Amino acid sequence: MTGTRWLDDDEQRAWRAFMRMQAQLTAQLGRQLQADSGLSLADYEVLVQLTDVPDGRIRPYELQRNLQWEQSRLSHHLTRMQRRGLITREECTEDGRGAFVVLTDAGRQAITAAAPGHVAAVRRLFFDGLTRDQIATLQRVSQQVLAQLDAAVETGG
Amino acid sequence: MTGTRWLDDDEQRAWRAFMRMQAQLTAQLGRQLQADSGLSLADYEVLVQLTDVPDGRIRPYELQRNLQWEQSRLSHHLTRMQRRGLITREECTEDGRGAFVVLTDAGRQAITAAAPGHVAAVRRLFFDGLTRDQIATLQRVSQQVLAQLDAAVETGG
DNA sequence: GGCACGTAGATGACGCATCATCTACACGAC
DNA sequence: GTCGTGTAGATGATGCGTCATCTACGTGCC
Repeated sequence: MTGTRWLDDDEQRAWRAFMRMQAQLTAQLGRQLQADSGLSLADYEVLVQLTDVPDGRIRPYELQRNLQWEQSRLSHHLTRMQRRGLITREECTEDGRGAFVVLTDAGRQAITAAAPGHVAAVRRLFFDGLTRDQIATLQRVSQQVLAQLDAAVETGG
Repeated sequence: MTGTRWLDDDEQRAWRAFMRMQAQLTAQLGRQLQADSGLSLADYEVLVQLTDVPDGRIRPYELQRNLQWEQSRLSHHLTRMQRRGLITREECTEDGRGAFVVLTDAGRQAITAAAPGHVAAVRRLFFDGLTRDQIATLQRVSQQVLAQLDAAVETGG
């Protein structure tokens, strides 16, 4: 490593703006959701997965794959959501190691109540000022970066 | 509120890709930084601010303005960084309420050692697959969203 | 059967982020 | 002076995220 190629001015500006935007956006979306419905963004994502699936039942490992969360994060989070009555756990008879996460009525009510305000906030804070082209570019950029992130994981870093 | 305007397919795809990318990117950058140099991304940002300023001294409220962190987050974080010897605090004689945050030698060494690997990771995971145009668009989009976030804060939400 | 290895999931410890609250000082009006 | 209001900063409680580790079951091989 004989010389680091630092970020040039454009890159620096883009990077700082991006990182700041990303941090503030999730912070504000999280605050809105918490204040209006008592859910965190993480709760919301879990509940979305559960409403996307028949019977509101899913195996934790599938949830993990869909959310791409660390396994222990998911486990801890489910414990907290269970304590608050948003989900329950049931044992899985086909696989003795496994379990099911089940959406409760309270969980379904919570996300039903939360969704309109959350989507409105996503529009107001994010989509409203952007053009179709910008949104398309953003989507391609995100996919590209995701591919790079996957590649880095696979090559061990 | 008689009907929510949900996200259409394009918006949904863009939003999910963006949120996932953002989460995975900061997770992987954080892991790299932590593993290679024992710093968190938050530590790194604080240290960057301190190296950007003469004498490595800055008032916490300036740091807060630059980083746009919650005040109490900053205060807690500085306490932890102080415990690890990366910074010290000094009292401010001009303003009896105030304080100074001062970069220690250990802090300077830590960021000097961490920076090349971090920048390399930012390139590898983020910039390398993107065109100049995409980077420019990303920067404009970020500024636009930041403006919307500021506007939302000012109108009380 | 017994063993090795892989996978599903839980847990404890610890650092991080947020909220509510508190102290202390500055500054201006009176 | 002192009283109100604003600003700088710290703190305790609590929920969140990560790492290391653990249990328990499945699967294939001998």
